[in-house]
Amino acid sequence: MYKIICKDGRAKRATFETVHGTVETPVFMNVGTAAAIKGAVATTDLKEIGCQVQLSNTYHLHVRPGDEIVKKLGGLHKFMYWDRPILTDSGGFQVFSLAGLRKIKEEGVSFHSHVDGRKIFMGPEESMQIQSNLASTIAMAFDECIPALADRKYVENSVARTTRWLERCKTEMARLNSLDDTINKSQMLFGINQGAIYDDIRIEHAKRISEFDLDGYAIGGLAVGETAEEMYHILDVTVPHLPENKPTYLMGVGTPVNILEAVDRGVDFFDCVYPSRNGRHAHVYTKNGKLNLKNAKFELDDRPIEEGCQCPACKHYSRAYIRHLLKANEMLGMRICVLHNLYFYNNMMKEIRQAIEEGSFKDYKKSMIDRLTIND
RNA sequence: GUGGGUAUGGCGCAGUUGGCUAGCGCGCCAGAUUGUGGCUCUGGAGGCCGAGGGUUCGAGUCCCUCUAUCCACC
Repeated sequence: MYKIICKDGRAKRATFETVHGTVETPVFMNVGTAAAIKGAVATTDLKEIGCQVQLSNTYHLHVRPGDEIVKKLGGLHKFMYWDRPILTDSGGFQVFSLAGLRKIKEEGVSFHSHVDGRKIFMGPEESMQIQSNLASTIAMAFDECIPALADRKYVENSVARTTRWLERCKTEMARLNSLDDTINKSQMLFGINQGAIYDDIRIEHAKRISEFDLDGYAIGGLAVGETAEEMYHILDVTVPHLPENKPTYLMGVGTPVNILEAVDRGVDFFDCVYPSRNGRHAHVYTKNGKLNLKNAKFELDDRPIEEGCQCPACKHYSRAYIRHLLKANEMLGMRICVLHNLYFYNNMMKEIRQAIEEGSFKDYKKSMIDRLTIND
């Protein structure tokens, strides 16, 4: 159940109830593709970080260890020791990112495993079955993520197929939720809007999928090659055509600035690999811009990553020490950076929620963007 | 002491019958990365080729001397 507490412009402060607890939105979901946040971050760390929802991936868990195995072990929550909400991505993005080894047909997509090369077929039913086995809180519909520069004809056909796939997803999900041996019989389903950067296709598709009465609606296929301005424009025209009484999720986005802009356009849910991937690559976020801790200028820098930051890294470690760990390829270096970045993202979301409640979101957004882009 | 080998950017090496504007890997210095293959990619800095002399139009490549270092034998 999604409940709006208050609005500030188009920015929404809401709660989303699930069988695994209530989510306070706007929220950033931490990406743990293979049932783990890369960078040696444990689920026990995530509570300290302020993480509400963890994201995992259907495709990756299907190829390894196998969703049947996760099911036999009691589902993802028990498997990775996490009792809060989990959202599983459907595998649709892998169809896009593993392009070259794929074949898309009406029934679904066949492509090759990146682990052992074997051929895998995944369609709406397979994706729902896998996600049901994983027993996540929220399952994502199986869609095709279209490159931003795809031509109009291709986009029209693809989006029409994604709609047909959504219908099959909904039917299959209802069937699975009614089975006796299903672990999470209350599994929710989010649909995904597509349409590349064609306003009319986006709007038509948004209206069309809104008729399905799903638990939430995502906007996919953004941040895949178009400019930030184009992305904001698509949000401007699309979000108003999605149900206001359901959460809106912008998939795979983005930078702190992207998130501030999207919240301002009514988006509730986000996920992105940036905090973890950038952390592994020594890029850390601060309110005064991003730092690359591998840079030589930090060799003797005794300060924490960010003064006053309450994350587990900043309480104890200096930039110089972290730089040393990163240069020496010590796992701890990555771990510290990832922890800091996840804290930064989750903390920013917390401040965003406060600002909306206080009716000061516009001011907060402006001051944040001014500072965040100092180094850009 | 004798015989043999080796000396090329921070480290490890390529450099063919002399034609180089001297390359490569790692490292170093930076930059990319948006529903994650701890990956990958893109730039950049850095060498009078151990020292001295000779042959030649031309030497990192050939010759001589020296120095350093390694191996074997005394």
